[in-house]
Amino acid sequence: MAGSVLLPKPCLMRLPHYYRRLLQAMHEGQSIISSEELGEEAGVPAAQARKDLSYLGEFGRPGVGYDVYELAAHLEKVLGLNEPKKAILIGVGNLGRALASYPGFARYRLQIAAAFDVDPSKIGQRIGSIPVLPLEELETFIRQKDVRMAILAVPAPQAQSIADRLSAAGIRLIWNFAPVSLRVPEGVKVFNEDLAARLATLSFYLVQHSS
Amino acid sequence: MAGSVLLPKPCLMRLPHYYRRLLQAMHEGQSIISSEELGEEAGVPAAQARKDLSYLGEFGRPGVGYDVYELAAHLEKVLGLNEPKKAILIGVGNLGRALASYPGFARYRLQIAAAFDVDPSKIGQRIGSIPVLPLEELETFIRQKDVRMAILAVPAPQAQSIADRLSAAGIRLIWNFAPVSLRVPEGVKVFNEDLAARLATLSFYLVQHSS
DNA sequence: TAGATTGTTAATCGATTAACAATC
DNA sequence: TAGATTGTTAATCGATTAACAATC
Repeated sequence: MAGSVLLPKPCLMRLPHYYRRLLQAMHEGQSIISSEELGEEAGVPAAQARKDLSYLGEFGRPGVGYDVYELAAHLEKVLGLNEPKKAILIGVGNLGRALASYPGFARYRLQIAAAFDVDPSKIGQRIGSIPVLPLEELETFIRQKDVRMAILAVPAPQAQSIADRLSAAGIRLIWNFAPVSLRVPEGVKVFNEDLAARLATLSFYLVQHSS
Repeated sequence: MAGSVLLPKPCLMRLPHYYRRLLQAMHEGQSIISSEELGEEAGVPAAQARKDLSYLGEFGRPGVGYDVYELAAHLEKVLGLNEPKKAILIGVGNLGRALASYPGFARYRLQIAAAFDVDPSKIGQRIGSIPVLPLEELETFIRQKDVRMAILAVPAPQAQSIADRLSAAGIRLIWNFAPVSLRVPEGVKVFNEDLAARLATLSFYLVQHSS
């Protein structure tokens, strides 16, 4: 294992926000930052920010604050933001296309090596520099390029069968945008970005607060 | 207030998954379902599913299970899935376009009344049936159509100033896809769909489990 | 030194889970 | 009746927050 830092999940979710605040501080030429300022960005009290950062080691100086560059560098290391991360994209619909060209991804060194689709009219196209390959080549590609991560943006009915193929071919992490719960074997991690489910919870708040 | 059901947030997040399982049950002609089956879909134990549902009232029959149709109907009501939900979309880039044509939204009765952009070449276009209007007309449109919800899919640097305008014009709920923390006045709720931040946490797991 | 801010402990809060009487 | 499954209580677990000695 690389760096066996074990973090509470809510803490991990906040680290990118602290990091973003650090980038802003750098941009503004600020070299020291307080837990108060970091917490504000993540929407938590200063004590929470300090506790979160304390999981990573001791970086702050009492009475002073945190060194912006030092902390940013450490967060980059812990989150692996500087490591190139190879991934493939499955499903070149509207959402798949949008993800393939999402500018935020390259900044964190996500490299989408190829996209896959069943539609013959899409095969051979390029989205930016990403080639669209036929779904039949999925397994070969994964094995040859040793890809560990897949972004799944196919329609719900196809998602499970593709997830099966991905798992069997050696994918360890599936970022799933299809509105379904996937079953995957031990050792494969699924992260769901379920926009339909999210909409349903938004709906609750909308209806709740209306008249 | 409409239906003042107060729910723990994690519970609310699971309700759409229970609902989805109920739809599947209907599709398969199953008329009774157990907390075990519902929990499985959401990835939680049966006891959790029962506890979640108990916040909504008593729907199950001991020794039998839950009536699929009755429970589905109640979840629809609580989540407001049958209420039409008017929204506007701001930002007609790749992601905005994908959201405008996302098929899962219409199913939960989200109606995107209009999209807005600054780019003159986009104005006057239609995405499906959704017209693209100039950003100048934002406030007028919101007030005239009494829109409460906005989907924000503009580049990060523009997000805060648009959020200010949305809040001032009467928007109560912002579904924010820009990778920034928005500051909004009391009474406006923001839900973040921060793909860049999410990628950073995925990155953590990838690096963690590699070699 | 006086003022500021950290790292950490202990108290609080809230969600999850196990267990079981009540019910079909 | 015997077997199944609910609704709910109580125990457990984990995260958040307050408070403060230690440090600059």
